[in-house]
Amino acid sequence: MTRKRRSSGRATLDQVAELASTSPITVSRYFNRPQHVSEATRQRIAAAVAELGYVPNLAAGGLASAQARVIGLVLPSISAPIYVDTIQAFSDRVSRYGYQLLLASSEFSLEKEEEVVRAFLGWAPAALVVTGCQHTPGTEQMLARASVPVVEVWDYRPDRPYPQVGFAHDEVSRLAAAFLHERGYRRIAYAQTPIAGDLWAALRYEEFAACLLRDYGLATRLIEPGAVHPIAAGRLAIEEIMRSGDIDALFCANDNVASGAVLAAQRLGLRIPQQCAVLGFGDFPIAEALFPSLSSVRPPARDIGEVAADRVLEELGTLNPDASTKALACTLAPREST
Amino acid sequence: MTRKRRSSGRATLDQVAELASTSPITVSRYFNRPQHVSEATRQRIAAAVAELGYVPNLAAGGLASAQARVIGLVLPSISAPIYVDTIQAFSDRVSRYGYQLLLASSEFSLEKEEEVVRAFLGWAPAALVVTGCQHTPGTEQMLARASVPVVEVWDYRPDRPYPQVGFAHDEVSRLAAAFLHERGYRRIAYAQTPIAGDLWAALRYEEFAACLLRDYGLATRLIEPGAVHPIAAGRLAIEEIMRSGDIDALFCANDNVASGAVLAAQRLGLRIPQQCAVLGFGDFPIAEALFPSLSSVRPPARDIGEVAADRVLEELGTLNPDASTKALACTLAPREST
DNA sequence: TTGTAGGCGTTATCAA
DNA sequence: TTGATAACGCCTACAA
Repeated sequence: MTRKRRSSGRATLDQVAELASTSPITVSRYFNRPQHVSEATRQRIAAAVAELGYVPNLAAGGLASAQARVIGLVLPSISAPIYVDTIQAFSDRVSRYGYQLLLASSEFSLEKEEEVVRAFLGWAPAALVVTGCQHTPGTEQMLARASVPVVEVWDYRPDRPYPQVGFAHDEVSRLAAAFLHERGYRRIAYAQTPIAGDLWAALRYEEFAACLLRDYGLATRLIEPGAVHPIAAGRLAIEEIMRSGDIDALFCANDNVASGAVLAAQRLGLRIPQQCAVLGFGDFPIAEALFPSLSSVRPPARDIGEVAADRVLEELGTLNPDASTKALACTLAPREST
Repeated sequence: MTRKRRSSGRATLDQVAELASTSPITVSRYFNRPQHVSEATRQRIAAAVAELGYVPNLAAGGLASAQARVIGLVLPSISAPIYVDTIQAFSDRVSRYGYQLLLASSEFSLEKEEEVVRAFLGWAPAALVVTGCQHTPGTEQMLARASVPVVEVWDYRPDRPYPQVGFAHDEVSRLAAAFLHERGYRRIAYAQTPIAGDLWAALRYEEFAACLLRDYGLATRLIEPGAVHPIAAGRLAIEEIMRSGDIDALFCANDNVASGAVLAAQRLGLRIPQQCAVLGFGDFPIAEALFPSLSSVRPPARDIGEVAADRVLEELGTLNPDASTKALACTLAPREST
């Protein structure tokens, strides 16, 4: 068999067609609209496909149809527990409609996000889902010119050109502030995450402090443990609280920080919540298991994945528009630590 | 401007070439071998690219060159802490050589793995990295016929046709058994993970029990908490141990299970390690923070990612062969829980 | 239900 | 250093 110089060595539609004694286009139909192929032909094709181990070349297919059935999803981190449900829900939903998921992490960096968006656009995806409303000018330009549907997730702001599926992060802070105040805590601190690119955590702090001052007349102490692991940051926060002795509640940037705080408190003999309450953000699986169990603000992670998938499918014409664009809601899961 | 019906609406090489008053092939060179393009031409092209917001279509490029610069990586889970370092290291390394990472999770299911491998092969990747040596016959056939380099990670067995980058899971069990025995524990249990597809955990149990019996004359109690979250499984294991009262050390399928055990012990008043030692597998970030801190067997997660990337790049001719194919080593991180 | 012709956006090849 | 030409593998449009 003489193989052409540039070929990849894989079976092609033509080879399948030849083996099945039919034409390439019929084999193409066999994959895309099997109903339009007669039963007898179908069986011959199926046999040929199996014999050759044929796998359709999606790049060629996408190129020819100017419509690759892939959707890019860019999140700040693919391993952080907080995004796992979103990925799962989104993936489940779009794959049901025949779309594949291209997944990438921006590592909490807007520059890295730009890289990743460029890489994704190179694959001519059917749609692109990015995280949040803050991007580099380069990213903004690419998104604007991409001529594919774009959806922004995990945030909700009024002034954006793209559909948004998320919640208002300042609402989280008001929820947390009201909750802690209502429980009687008055000397409150916020433990920042050491992840420099977590802009939302910074935003949550600002609104948390503003809200406590505006609505309850309370000052907020900011604890910034510097660049260490989030769990270690929680420990450092507890150490600082024990040193100063004037804090009775700690709101943490996320549940990793909060877990570190709870565990360190235990190790160092600070009683939670009697001496200091701890409230987290994210409601990670560990929250419930901790001792004492961790109270946390739970973001609608799974809903974000599902609704974002629906929005995308609507934009692609696969689903009928629902048009109920509104912010999703966070809830508070009170447990032993407050 | 009359746009052809089938075009995707994005800027193309031709448009860039026209705007830069040159030919498409020169623009192609500008991206792939800039040295072969004169400075003046380069500047004109750069301006045109910027003006049009041109992003190269990688699918078309891959099709034309029969070599997409993508590498597929399939892991059992992309969110499990245990694989995070591998992903990171692998991604860093291959992206340095201009390869993109296509990431997917098999969800600990061989069937799902087959799906994912098929999807990846559809993109004509330059190489494929899969997890472990166990695959469905369908997957095996695809891999064999893919005519792209295949590397298997996170396991190490002698009889496979592909390069392997990992460690022997039975070695983990011998390490754990020797460690616990040496510390004087004699009534030992193994807490299974509730993840049905985690075949390695089952393998580790078998060799653990075999080794304890063969080398130390000890029976092993298997605790199987059924289908719940791993952390809850750890709690159930502790409850069973407290009920029976005849176990002095617990080896867990992974650190999630072990964390659940440590936290539950604390809540229920079982002193660790005095009344029962706990040993985990994976050395997740939480291990060090727990109270008492968790002893764990640490797999070479980061090394696996790096070495796998090197193997792949060698197979692709990008890196000179090193040929030092041998198993990587796990180490034991002893902490307070044993 | 099946087939023909042509094109999707890029790169390899060869020539200038 | 630059360019013309012909693939790459598949799908749309149209015809039979």
